[in-house]
Amino acid sequence: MADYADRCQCRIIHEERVDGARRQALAPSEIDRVVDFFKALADTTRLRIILALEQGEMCVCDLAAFLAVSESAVSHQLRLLRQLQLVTNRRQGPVLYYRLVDDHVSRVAGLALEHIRE
Amino acid sequence: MADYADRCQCRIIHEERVDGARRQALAPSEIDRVVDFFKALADTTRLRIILALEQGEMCVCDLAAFLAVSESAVSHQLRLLRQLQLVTNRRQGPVLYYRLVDDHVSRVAGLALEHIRE
DNA sequence: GTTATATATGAACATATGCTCATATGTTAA
DNA sequence: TTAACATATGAGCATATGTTCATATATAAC
Repeated sequence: MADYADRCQCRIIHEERVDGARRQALAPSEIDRVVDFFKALADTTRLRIILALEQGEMCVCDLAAFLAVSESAVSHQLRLLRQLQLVTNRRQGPVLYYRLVDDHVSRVAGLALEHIRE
Repeated sequence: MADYADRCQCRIIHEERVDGARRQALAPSEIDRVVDFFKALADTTRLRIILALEQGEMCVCDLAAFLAVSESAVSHQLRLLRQLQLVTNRRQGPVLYYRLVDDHVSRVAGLALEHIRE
């Protein structure tokens, strides 16, 4: 006889755990922002852009050559990363040099790499 | 006159940067695994599951109640998280209690939260 | 002005993804 | 064995996402 008989009709087996999770839960708006942050990293093209920019700034053309994808595709992804404040750019003539805004993304990527390598 | 005239016909403006990025680049298989890791966190349901499990183990039924989604949806997402070795479970009678495998995910989520809050 | 370069952007399209629903599996009680 | 409970899983469907293509914008050279 197991001790799972304290379930209620709505099938919540451990109400105190559910309540605890609810109390500790982040606000929906924060959840959304964290999800968007991870979405930015959850794509091969964007992750490679971010890892490449850890070495220093690069222009769209450089990134397209490195990634072996079209400049249009790179530009679309850079816009997304810009909107999420992960990268920024500076203009030098017609060329836009992109760089990481800070090292948060790098640190997160480093932890992730550590995880998958262990 | 700007100094961006060193481009070649294949439109690689800074070949040394592209080569540098290539040398530092991770293996494609590692990129894929890191992307999959971030994909796991890049969904509201899964992220909330992970954050909830930081408080302690919960069964499918608990999680469904907390998340206010169907148990089937939770089960599908837990399978994905299991396959990525982010969560594991123990059986007690018919009930499966899920928990985080280690604290890597929590640390990554913590950093992400720090980032979006700054 | 015109032309070329570098990048941005909108629309369209194909694929990926997350949910639902139905059904299957595994465990326990009667 | 039969029934009930807890969870898992496959198929189908609607939405999300990433790329391509065409076009627009911005800067510089002429």
